[in-house]
Amino acid sequence: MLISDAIAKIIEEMINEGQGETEIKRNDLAGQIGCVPSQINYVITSRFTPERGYIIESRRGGGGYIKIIRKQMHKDEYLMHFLYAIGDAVDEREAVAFLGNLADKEVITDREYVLLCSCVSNTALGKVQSSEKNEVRADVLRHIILRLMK
Amino acid sequence: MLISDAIAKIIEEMINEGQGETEIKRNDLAGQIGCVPSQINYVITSRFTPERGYIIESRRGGGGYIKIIRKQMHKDEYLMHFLYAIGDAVDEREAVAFLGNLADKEVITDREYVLLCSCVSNTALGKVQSSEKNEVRADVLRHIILRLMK
DNA sequence: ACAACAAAGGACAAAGATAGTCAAAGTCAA
DNA sequence: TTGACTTTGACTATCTTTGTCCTTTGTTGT
Repeated sequence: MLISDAIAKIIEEMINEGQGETEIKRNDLAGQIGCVPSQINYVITSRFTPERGYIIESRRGGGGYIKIIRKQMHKDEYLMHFLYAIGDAVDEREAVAFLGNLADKEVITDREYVLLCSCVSNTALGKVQSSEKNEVRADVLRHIILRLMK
Repeated sequence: MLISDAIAKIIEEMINEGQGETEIKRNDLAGQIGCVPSQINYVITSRFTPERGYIIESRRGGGGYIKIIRKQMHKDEYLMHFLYAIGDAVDEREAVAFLGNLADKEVITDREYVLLCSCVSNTALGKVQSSEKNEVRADVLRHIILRLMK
């Protein structure tokens, strides 16, 4: 079996034991498993992605950690629908439409709607290279939806 | 637990007991806790920052002290304060601290806090060129604040 | 008053402890 | 063979801990 799959399995078990979230020490885990520390990053970025419903938090330095949180995917069909509907790239008009839909269905409040619209507006993302702007917007929307699924 | 976190917790309790402010003797506190005095400075500069709404005053010499005051401002003052405080670039930690402060002061709800945090997270902005990531984040924060001021 | 000394706190740098990034090299299946 | 995925490791970034030296302020003896 691939080392990466073994690591993923270990992390999954830890998440299960921890009721949907776990905190690891990268170097310790790598030591136990017998791999280089950066392989932990590889496993996380290739398997515990936002697209698959995971949120990652981390800190460096003394007392550093990596926290992996799994969102319950079964919870809200409507959000799942959106999650899958978001493609690689979303322009401002589509993003506003997405968010407007969420507001119409009362998944978000009107206030949240205007705040989030301003987060994904062309002016807010003005400094992002134009070729990447729509991809960044798609990523941001995915993060929003994952958070709403919590 | 990290020593720095323990120190921060102690100081927070002292601030709560003191109705929003407290005065510490650096050497005494360090002695009680069992750390070097300069670690108190480290905790203050890393956790009780202006971005998080604290003001620090101090005096050296005999009878010296460090005073930590938790600012309480009204909504508009806060927003203006933040608008000016946001520089050209803001890293993820600073952004979370900013938003956390808005949540603490009930300028935004807890739910808005987590949603907005996810909008400015490093992973959500993952595709932004890293040299520009913090500038984009600053722009997004400014947009959020301008929205809140309307 | 003044000089010397004592009693704080401040600044900063070095070392330690973690995690992140990125690119080169390896593997394997289509 | 090629292209996607995996494995490694060197280098980088960030956060914490500790210590040394510096500056400011208070006190005391003359």
